[in-house]
Amino acid sequence: MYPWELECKYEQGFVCDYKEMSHTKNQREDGMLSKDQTESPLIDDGNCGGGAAGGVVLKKGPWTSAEDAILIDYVKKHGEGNWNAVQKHSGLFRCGKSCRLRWANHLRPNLKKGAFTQEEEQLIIELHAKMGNKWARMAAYLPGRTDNEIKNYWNTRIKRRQRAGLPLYPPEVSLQALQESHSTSAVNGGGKAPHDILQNNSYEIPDVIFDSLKANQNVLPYVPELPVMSASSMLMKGLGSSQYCSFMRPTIHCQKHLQESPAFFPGYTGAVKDECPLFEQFQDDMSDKAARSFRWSFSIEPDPAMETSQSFGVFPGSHALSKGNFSASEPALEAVKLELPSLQYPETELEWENRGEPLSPMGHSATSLFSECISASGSSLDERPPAETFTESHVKSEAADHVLTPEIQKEAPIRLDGRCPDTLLASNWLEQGSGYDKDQTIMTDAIATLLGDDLSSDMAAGTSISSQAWGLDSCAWNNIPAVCQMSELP
DNA sequence: AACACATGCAACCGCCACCGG
DNA sequence: TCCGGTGGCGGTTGCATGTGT
Repeated sequence: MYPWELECKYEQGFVCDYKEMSHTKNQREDGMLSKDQTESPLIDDGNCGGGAAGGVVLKKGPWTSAEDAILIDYVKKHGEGNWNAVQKHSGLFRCGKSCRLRWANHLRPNLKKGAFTQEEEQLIIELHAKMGNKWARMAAYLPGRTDNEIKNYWNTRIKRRQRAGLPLYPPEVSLQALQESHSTSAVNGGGKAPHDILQNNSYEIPDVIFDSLKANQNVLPYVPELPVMSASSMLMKGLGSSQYCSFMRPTIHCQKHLQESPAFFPGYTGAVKDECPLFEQFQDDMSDKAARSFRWSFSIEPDPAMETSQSFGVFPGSHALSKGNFSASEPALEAVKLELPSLQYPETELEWENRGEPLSPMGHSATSLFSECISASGSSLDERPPAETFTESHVKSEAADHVLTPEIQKEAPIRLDGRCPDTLLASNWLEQGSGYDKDQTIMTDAIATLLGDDLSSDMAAGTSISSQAWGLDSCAWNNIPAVCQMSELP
C-alpha cells in the first residue's frame, strides 16, 4: 500500500489516528510547539540538514501533524527516496534523514502500532538470538514493525530482565546446550582446543531455537533459510547475557572455581574453560576486536580468526560487557541477506516469554540462581565477591521487584499481552508448570549435576521455601549453597 | 498534593556502505 | 581510483508519562 492507498488512509484520519497513538504526550503538537521548535530552533550539525541547508535553518524535535501531512503529501507525489529533496520541494524544514526516519517509523503505510503480540515477541527473541542487534534485519521478519520499535522493545526488555536477574534467553535452552556440549565434548575429548571443538563439523548441537521457523519453511511463502544455531552459542549467549554482566566478578570466580574443581563438571577436568569460552572471556582482558572476531561454532570453514584464543570471547548478539560497556554485537553468523518475507508466524511451543522461566519463590530463575550459586560457591572464603554484587544490589532489587510469595503468585495475573513485567511471567510459568516437566527435569538434573559434589560441603538446610515451586527437587535445592539461599531470604 | 524516580518511545547522532560521476 | 552524495543502521538521548512514596 503506497501513495495511492495512503491518500485514502490519510483522508480517513490516518494521521489523526497516528497522532492519538504516538503523540498523546505531545499536546504541544497543534499550536504548542516544543521548546526546540519555538525558542531555539536547533542548528543541525551538518550531517543531518546542516542546520542551514542552503541557508535554511532546519527544525529538529518532534514532528507536528502539519509536517507529517507535508511529508505524506510529498511521498504521495514523489514516492520514497531522495529524502534530501523533500526539504527543497516541499518546504518542509527537516533534513532528509529526519524525513526518512519519520516516514519509515511513523507515516509509512501498513505500520503496526501498539504492543507486540506474543508471537512477535517470541520471534524477536529468536531473531535476536540469531542476529544480535540487527534491528533492521529483524524488522524484515516483522511486517509492520520498524527497527526502531524492535530496538526499543528489546532494550526495555533487557532492562527488565536485568532487573529481574533473568537471562535473556530461555534457561532450558542454555542448560540443554550445556548438556549437549558436555556429551559432545566427551566424545571429542575434553582436552581439545576450543577452536577445534567449535569448528569441528561434528560438533553439532540440535536446534533448539529455530524449529518454529524452520518447521514452517515449507508452509510459509518465503522463510529465509535459517542456519542452524549452535545451542552452545545460545548457552553462552544466555550466560553471557547482560544479566550476567552484573555478575562479572562472580563469573570470574566461577571460572577459577571451575578450573580448580574437576568435580564441578564431572569428567571434564580442566576442560571447562575450553568448553565454556565465556569463562575465558572474563579472564582475559578482552578487546572489542577479539569480541568481534568470534565466529559461530558451526563454521564450516576454519576461520583464521579463530585460531587465537582471543577469538573466544563475546558471543555474537550477546550484550556481554566488554570493558564495562555493552558491546554492539555482530551478527550471529554471516548474516544472510534477508529479503522481506511474508511470514505467518505459527504458534510454537517455545513461548519463553509467555511462560517465563522457572523462578524460585523468591523470584529467581533457575539459571539466575544457578549463576549466583556458582558465583558464591566459586568463591573461597578469602575470595568472596563483594557484597554489592550479591547481597546488596542484586538481592535488594530482586527482593523489591520479584519476590513472589505463593499468595502473590495466585493473584498475579497471567500475562496476556507483551507488556507485563517479567515478574508476572514467573507466575505464569508456574501456573503452567505441569507442562514443563521436561524442562524442569533438565533443569533439576543439570543443576544437580553442575552443583553436585563440589558444593555439598556448603549445603544448608534452608528448604523452607518450596523448591518444588520452581522445578527443583529438594535434593537440588539442598545442593544450593547456603550463601545463595540466605541471600534470598528476606 | 507534591515530589522523585522509573519507564517507554520518538528523535537525533555518528558511522558506514553503496552508488554514480 | 577517488570523491561526494545518499540512505541505512545501531546506539544514544531527551522528554512525556506513569508509578510509587
